[in-house]
Amino acid sequence: MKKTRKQQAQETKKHIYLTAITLFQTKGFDQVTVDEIVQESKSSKGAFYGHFTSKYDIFLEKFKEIDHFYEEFTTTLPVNLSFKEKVISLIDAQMKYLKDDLGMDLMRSVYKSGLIEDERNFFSNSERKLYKILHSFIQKAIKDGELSVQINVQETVIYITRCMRGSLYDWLVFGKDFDLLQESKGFIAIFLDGLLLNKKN
Amino acid sequence: MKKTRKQQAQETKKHIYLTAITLFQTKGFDQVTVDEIVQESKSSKGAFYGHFTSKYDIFLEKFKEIDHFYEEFTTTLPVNLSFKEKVISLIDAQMKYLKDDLGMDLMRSVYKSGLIEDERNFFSNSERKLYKILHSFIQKAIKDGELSVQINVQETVIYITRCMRGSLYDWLVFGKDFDLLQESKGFIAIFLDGLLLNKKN
DNA sequence: TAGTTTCATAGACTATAGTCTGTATATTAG
DNA sequence: CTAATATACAGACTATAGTCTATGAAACTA
Repeated sequence: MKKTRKQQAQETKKHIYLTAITLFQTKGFDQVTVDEIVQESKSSKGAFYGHFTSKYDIFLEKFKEIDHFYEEFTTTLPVNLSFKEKVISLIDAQMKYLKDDLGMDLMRSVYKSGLIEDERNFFSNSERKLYKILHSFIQKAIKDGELSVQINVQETVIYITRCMRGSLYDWLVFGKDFDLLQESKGFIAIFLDGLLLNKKN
Repeated sequence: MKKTRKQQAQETKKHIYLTAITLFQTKGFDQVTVDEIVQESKSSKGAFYGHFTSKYDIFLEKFKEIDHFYEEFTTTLPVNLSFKEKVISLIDAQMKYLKDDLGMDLMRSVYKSGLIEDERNFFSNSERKLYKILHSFIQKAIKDGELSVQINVQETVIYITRCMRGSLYDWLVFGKDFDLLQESKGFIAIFLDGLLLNKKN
């Protein structure tokens, strides 16, 4: 069966993608050059930039796999947990995943790309699923009386994810001695205490 | 009076520095090239990299001016405030300063540079003064019984600064519609509620 | 003072992300 | 079927941060 041009293009894209991801995982994002990816995949700059808008772009694609993680997380989460327990186990699982499966180097690139102006960064796209999960946690907590009805759900989602981003940023800045799991759990625990306090007001 | 070599070098450094800062403020950090700085200041790459280790470096220098801000802040802060009030007014003043005096563009560069591996970034140096201020706030709060004696001071300092970094990072990512002052105050307020809660345990 | 060393600077060079242009082939139109 | 068009790709080219080497003058030494 003859391949159409589109099929061929898709194959090229996938081939470049897989080559790049492999190289990233072997040598670390910053150690891999576009020339190297192009050479290794026996393609060209033209092909590379035809399919991806930047070197960041290629693993933001990869990064979207995090949605699988969230998917799995929601299906395996026990039902009878309190709001605080749920958020903490989300953070626990997420940080483990980011640290062990994606790694510091890739995460550093994600956080760098977030700072590049007018880059369509993943924080404004791919975190949607995370936002949805937290949204549902919060709404359930309000219904169950764990959180005040006066709480602003959207804002609270941002705050909680900010705790995550803050801990992750610190991990990337302070390096290996920084215990990401410990730090993020300790931090969010205090924040949640503050949040839950509001139900009494 | 004849200039010594060292004096001459210092003048060159200062001249490059001032030229660069002016350019940064006019065009924004990322829009200024090293070549341009060198050309404008009528010096050379050699001179530039002799005095500064990188383009980031040159304004991390500038960034150290933030110490003046902290200095001034501590001298003008009213004495009879509660712990929470003190931290919130610190954050309020600091965010105003960062937003209005340093600007988003420069801050973005600071946060980027924090993510560059083995770069001697300002978070591990220049924030010392901020850490000290918070340290003293916390210790006073413990002495006054506002905070539990069991609290880990060092850790709490990191947590509070993490709230700042988190809010700032979000500001840089989400852009102009993000109200830095509002957001950081709302966020820290909840965190501090959680922190203060601990005194009862 | 004459020779030697150090150091600030100049600017050519390198590394690398990203752009631009040309081309060959697939696809479409008549 | 032939001509026109679109597009996937190749690779030369550009922009820019940072390195390396050479040089001349200042500072030191004897």
